[in-house]
Amino acid sequence: MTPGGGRGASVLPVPAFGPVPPRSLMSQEPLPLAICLMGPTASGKTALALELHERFPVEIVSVDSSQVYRGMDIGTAKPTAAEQARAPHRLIDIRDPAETYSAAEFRSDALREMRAITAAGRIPLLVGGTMFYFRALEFGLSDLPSADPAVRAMLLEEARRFGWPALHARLAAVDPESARRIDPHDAQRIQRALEIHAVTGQAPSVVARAASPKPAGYRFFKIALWPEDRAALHARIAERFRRMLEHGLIEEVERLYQRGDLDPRLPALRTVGYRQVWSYLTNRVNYNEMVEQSIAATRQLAKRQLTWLRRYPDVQRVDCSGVLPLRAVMDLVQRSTADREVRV
RNA sequence: GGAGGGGUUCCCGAGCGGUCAAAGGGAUCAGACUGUAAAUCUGACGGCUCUGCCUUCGGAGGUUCGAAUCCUCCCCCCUCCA
Repeated sequence: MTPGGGRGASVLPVPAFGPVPPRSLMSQEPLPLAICLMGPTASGKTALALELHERFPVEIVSVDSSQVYRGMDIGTAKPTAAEQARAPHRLIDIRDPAETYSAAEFRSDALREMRAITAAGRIPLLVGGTMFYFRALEFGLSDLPSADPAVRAMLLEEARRFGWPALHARLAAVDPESARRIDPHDAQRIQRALEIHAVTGQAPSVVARAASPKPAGYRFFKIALWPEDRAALHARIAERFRRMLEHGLIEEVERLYQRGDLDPRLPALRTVGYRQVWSYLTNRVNYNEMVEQSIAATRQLAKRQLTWLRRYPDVQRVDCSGVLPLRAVMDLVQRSTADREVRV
């Protein structure tokens, strides 16, 4: 095991994607199975999940940081009411757009749902594109303090007056290790690190190391819809966004806008599509710019998701460039359940 | 027909004799990622046999030691006057 310190060393006490800890050390019981259906936006995850739900004893848990918000349906490509009636999706519509959600909350929510599903004798099918949530779920998070709105507001004010590089310098004074890792322009991470310091009085890197993540207690079988043909994915993204507009995306965002209590800086409204339509509604961009920027933002999102996926361990890739790869995915799911009783 | 303005690397757009493969932005590609993650940030971005060479700034000539930058003609585009 390499001790931290090299360039790009992970903050995690263990390599982020290190080998899974000795599977249930002494336990005789094999870990229960959970199937992950991962993939970039517009790769066909939802359609596939619905099919799988009809063919296997699986129950769907959404792994999507945007679909948690109520009233944000069209733009997040949330399964429709009809689709949800066909196959219930857990962890959808659990927050108001004025609220926040987090990877840690997701992890505990997801584990709760998964245990309920397992207890009912079925298999959790985790479907989504929020790779950070998948990682938090499978590999855990350190026991760090949760977000503190008051502290964040203070830091924001400080940044407004002195600039983020100044806060980065302050971070360097209390925790050189974190400062080295975090870019002086990465406002979000500087804020978070200083928040941890403010709340705990300790260096973030130290706190993170002291409190190691706990295993999820599941055996994850991971399938990724992988667009071998990038151009085809891009075409699909553009087409899907145009369809969202036809289905009333602008009206949907307008309803959020009309509430009057929402701010474009809220996590919910920084979502791809919503952010751009909001700019359009407030006359910051014209219609064509809004469309072009939304589609580009979606492509960039897909690209980041693929970056996660490429280094995510033990993922089975299934090409999703053409028609829905139902057969291939079914075979994999079949295999994952067949392996169920096999002791390694 | 007359008077102006303009054509720059995928796009927008600066440059206006050398320090220019050409600012800046966008797009794209690659990467990072511990409670905002559909977020935030970083790098690359004409080609190559890569401490140098080759091709590029509408086209063709010309001036100059040297041109994206100056001159001539030509081809497009825009505005205004007819």
